[in-house]
Amino acid sequence: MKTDTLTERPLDDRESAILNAIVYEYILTGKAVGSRSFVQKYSFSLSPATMRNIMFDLERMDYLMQPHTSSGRIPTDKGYRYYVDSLLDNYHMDYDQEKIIEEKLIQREMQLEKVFESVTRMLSSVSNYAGVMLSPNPDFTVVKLIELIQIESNEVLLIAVSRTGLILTRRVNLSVRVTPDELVDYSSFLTGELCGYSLQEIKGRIFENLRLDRTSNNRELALDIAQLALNESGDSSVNIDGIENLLKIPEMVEEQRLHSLLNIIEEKNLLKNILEKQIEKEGITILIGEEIDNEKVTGYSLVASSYRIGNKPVGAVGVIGPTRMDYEKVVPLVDYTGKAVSGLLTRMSR
Amino acid sequence: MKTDTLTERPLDDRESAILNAIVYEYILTGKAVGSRSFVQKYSFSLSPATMRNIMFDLERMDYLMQPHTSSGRIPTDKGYRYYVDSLLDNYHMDYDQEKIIEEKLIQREMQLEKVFESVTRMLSSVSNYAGVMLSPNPDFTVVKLIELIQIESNEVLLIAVSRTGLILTRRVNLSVRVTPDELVDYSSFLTGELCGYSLQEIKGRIFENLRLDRTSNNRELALDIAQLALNESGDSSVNIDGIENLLKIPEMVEEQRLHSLLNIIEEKNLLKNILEKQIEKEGITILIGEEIDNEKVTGYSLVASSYRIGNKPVGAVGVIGPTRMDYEKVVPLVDYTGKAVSGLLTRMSR
DNA sequence: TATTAGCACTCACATATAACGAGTGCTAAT
DNA sequence: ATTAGCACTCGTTATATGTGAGTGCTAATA
Repeated sequence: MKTDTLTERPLDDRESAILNAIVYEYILTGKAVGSRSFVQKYSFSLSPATMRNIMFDLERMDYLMQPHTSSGRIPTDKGYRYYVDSLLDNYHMDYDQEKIIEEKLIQREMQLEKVFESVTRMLSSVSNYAGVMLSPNPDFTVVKLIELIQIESNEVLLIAVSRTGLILTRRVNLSVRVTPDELVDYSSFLTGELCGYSLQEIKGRIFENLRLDRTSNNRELALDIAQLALNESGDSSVNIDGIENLLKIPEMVEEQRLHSLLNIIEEKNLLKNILEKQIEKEGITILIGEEIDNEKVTGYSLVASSYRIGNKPVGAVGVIGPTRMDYEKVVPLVDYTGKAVSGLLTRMSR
Repeated sequence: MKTDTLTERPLDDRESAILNAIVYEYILTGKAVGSRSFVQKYSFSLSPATMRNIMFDLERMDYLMQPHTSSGRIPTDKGYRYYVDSLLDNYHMDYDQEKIIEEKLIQREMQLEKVFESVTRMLSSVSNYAGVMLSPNPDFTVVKLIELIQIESNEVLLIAVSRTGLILTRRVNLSVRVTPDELVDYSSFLTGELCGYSLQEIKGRIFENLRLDRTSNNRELALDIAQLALNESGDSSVNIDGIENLLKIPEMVEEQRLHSLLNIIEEKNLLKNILEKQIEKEGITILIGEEIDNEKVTGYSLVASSYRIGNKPVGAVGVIGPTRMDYEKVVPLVDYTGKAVSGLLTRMSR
């Protein structure tokens, strides 16, 4: 017997290979992996007994666990993590898949609102799990035009059109009266000053520059209105598609996981928060099981990628599935999708 | 033994009372109702044997069924239907419940968008099933103001503000150029002509009257734009809340029903179509099991009521639960909610 | 004629038992 | 360090067995 205890140590080559093979096997079959059959199937030149010793070590180091005494091993979150990290640079996108994605995305390029739907639908149908997409945070959209309209004696509607064609409307209550002429003036003033900036930048700029600027003479009210309207941070929305895929996975139809699933669907904010954290990160993020740091979600993994408009990361796409997910297939899918969406939206915002 | 066959005949008083009691008991307990215990519990002065004969008759007439030979009876859809119709005028809303509804609704009266959320949330929390609400069909909203804005050399944005404060925006592509001055003129022209009419009326009126009217001289383009923008019928949306309640019901956690549930959640159009049919109907509608005429939904009932703005029915609220639903409680809840929402929206649209 | 008692029968459900098989941990030999 | 061997574990499957609440049917009863 090995003398190592629970102390952390790097795995040696053989352990590493075996761990990865076990995770692979488990993802493939969904059954706990036992020493005897495993050694045979993968033609290790090892006896089952040795395999057991190694498995025992891996269990002690928390890469594997046993559902019950005397059953085979299944990966822990940490085991999946190790597997996923090992594969990291070896993911391969096959050409067929790439073509399918391209086809499903291109067709309705023109309508921004439809893009979200078709992306999630594509992700779910290709992955056979659930596809998710976080729409661009309006904070990052670049303003092209601002217009004020009086809709009530004491209420003004601010309309902001973004380069991507997104339209934001916000109602603002006023305490003073304004004339239509003034509103027309304000509108062109605001458009002139704010055009080309993102909402995020505007929120800063309005305060810091314009208030001081003498050219904005007598337009304090315009600034007040814009500030009131734009300050409440716009909300990006989350799309999900393909939940029925998750129900098809037998291990998912089970008390706790079912509730997790419902929580994901009903409380969109939950998913939104998780995805928003991904926006900032470069490249692909994989969250496995408990790594999705939310007590309402158990037993799921998320593979996500941010996407950009120009150089600015503004949203995220991803796939949600069981921890026992086919990462090897899903990771390149999400990666490629992120890039495709970036391209799509960047083109649209010209 | 009775000599009646499957021929339809009205139930006599005793049969009627017994059928209703059986349904009541089944809704209460969820267990198949057997003759012996049932006779005891409800103190019928009947022997179990007689009860069995009656049950047999009721089964032949398709009001009851047996899950398996030699088990008690459970209601068929037709049985529930009979029960629900029998109760029809005896529903009673208790005062406490009324107060709870009032409280949960009043608080955020001011923001239209939030109303939908809080209504569905209230419905689900009071009923312990899922609450649904179909937002008012934009076709029925009354226009207060129309404004055109140029957002691209060949693209105009039409903004319609409704009395309820709903804001509709539509992009329209143009083949000809318009000047800003013309747009201003068009805007006030359209507002003047269309203000006070519903979109539905406008769709007719634009064609029939204005085109002929000489006063609309030179404003054909304005009409073209409005027509293009408003013609594509706006889509009302569906809100659901409280699906987790349905998962708490043990009989719901089962292959087929789970899939039905997922279909309801993911394919919002499905629910939308069902609810849209309710708008026209006066008062409460109850759809039981197969009466929800959609092959993707099995084992659910819907209790729905339309609501109005002024005198015009524009949307619907409802509760979705198992066929074995506590109709006695849910029906008055939905009924009252429909009226409360009508009042709320009517007040808002003044 | 409608009701009831009686009885044989059904069937879901619970419980016990046994055999099976894939797996384990541990020990001792290699 | 590896392996063979062995006793043991435990989920799974199959079988039998009893129980209880239920039924349908028949014949007697009011």
